[in-house]
Amino acid sequence: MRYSEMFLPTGREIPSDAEIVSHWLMIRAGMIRKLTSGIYSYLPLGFRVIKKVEQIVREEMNRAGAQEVFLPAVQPAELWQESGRWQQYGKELLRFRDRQDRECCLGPTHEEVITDLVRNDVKTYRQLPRNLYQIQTKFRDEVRPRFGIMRCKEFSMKDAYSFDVDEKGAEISYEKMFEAYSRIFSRCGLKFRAVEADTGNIGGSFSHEFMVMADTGEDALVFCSSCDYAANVEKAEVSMPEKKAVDESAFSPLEEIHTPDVRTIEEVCAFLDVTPQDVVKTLIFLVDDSPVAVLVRGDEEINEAKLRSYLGCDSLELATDDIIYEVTDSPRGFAGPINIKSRIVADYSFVNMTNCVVGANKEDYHIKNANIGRDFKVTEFADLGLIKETDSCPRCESPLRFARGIEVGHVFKLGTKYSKAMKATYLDKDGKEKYMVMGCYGIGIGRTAAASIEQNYDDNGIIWPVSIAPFQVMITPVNIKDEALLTTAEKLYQGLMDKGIEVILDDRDERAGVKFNDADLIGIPLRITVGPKRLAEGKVEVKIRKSGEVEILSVDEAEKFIVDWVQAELKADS
RNA sequence: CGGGGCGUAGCGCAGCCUGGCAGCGCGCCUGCUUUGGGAGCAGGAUGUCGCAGGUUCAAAUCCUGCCGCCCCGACCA
Repeated sequence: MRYSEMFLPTGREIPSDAEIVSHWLMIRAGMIRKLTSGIYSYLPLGFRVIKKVEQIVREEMNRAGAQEVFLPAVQPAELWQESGRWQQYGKELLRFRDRQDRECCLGPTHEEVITDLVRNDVKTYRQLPRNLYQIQTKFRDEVRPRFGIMRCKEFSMKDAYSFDVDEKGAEISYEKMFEAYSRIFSRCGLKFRAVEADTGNIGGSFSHEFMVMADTGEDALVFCSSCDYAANVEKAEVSMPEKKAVDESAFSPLEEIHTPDVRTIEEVCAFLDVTPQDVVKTLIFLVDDSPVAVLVRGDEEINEAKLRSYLGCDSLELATDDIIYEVTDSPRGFAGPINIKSRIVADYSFVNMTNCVVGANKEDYHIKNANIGRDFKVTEFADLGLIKETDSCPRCESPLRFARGIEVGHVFKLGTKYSKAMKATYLDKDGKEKYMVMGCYGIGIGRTAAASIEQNYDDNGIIWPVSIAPFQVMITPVNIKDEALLTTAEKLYQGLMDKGIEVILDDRDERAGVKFNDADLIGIPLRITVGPKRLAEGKVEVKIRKSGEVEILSVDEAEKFIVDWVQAELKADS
């Protein structure tokens, strides 16, 4: 490719709304442009990177035995009603009607479509297992898109779906995908870790997220310092604290206190001169249409993902004021466990609390010295909070470490969630009808590219790993009006292309400094500088972007050096 | 959805408070010089001042409504 012919608008200045490095560099490097909030165009340079990532994904999926398909982006409501997600998915699912007034949606993920496809054409255990994947545009109507293509509404995703005869088979499919994902992200030159994760909207029993380590990541991760436990903090288990023996003689008498207009934990603490650790926070949730009171120590937060999975519910939201009134006979701010008219679930943080402050279920009143057993009963204790620095590893009790990461891939064991809802069955050897056991596996293509930038850049710009670089080499004749330089550059250009190297020739009539800066900015791994001083000795310079090392070589040596270097780099990551 | 900010040339911004010629830097075009880390000089082009309405002799500027974008939170994978 000749730079002079390429649509590659690089820039010195960038829109001030770019918050993270990858976003600002992708804009400056002429890779992407925003059309509207959360929706981006890829320019030629950006699209070359996307295609590189896709190609690695294809090769590894195919190697793992998956087959590529291409499913529709527009999907009928009926399928989503069948799985139950038409109701459940919420506003993130972009819905619309076609001219026949039929309800449709733009696919945010494709479990319904693939399950429909497979149930119609797979009838016997002889046709299983199968793993089908596609690379396709997904649409999720994000509440707040941000960070460029990192969290956007329209994005390209690789999604794969496995169908097995039983759990054992599904486990093997899952492991194959886990292995393939590890290879994919290694080949993309990323430092990553797989962590246990919540299954969220997709559902299923178990999942791992592949996290690219980066301080700008949206996810908080926790790792054990000695065993290999690693989890998203949303999922990370907190061990049940040891229950201390209850000494009823230490219970102080109940005390009802007039606390006018004192509602929040901070207000209660200030008013009663206690710490948040002394106060019980009572949150009323509406869980599949019935209220549930959740107790947590005042300094802790409820992790809704954990609560959702503990309760095994379809819908979960904080209760409205009417519901709170029904359950507590009082307005918001005075709920407590004593005589509350709902099911009670308590977080582990509550286990050893004594003489605590609770709402009185009476407007403008709180109660001091409330004690479990004497004043109210709690039968359900669960892990509903967020893991903290002071907690220890749930597997081995060792100290924990925290880090941030970018979720680039997610693998799920779905079980029979979709096959049951949508009746995807097969006949086994004994002629018995059984549900297929499914798994699903996603990779954010654009996000993977952006994550690579978050890990590989310097003050001058992007530093692509060779495997996903838009070009492997850039040739920079320092002055194209000097015929000898241009001739040599052209010769190298042809020679390298003949050897299968991806080359961009900077044949623009620009000063050397401009060309060097653009080469660094767009992050091409190798740059050949063709300049008058070296050429007088028959030599050119090859500069390695990531290390800054320079080799002075003849044209033939340079070609060989480059071919070898590129091969070695590609091998190193695979 | 709540809170905050912004919207003026392709990009980054000033001007708005206190109404009165539409500005600056970068980029772009032409010419000359220059040519190994974002060149210099000279000349030039480019605006629905987000949209609509109102106040006024006069609105980028004041008022009202709407739209868009960004940040924080809520929500959501």
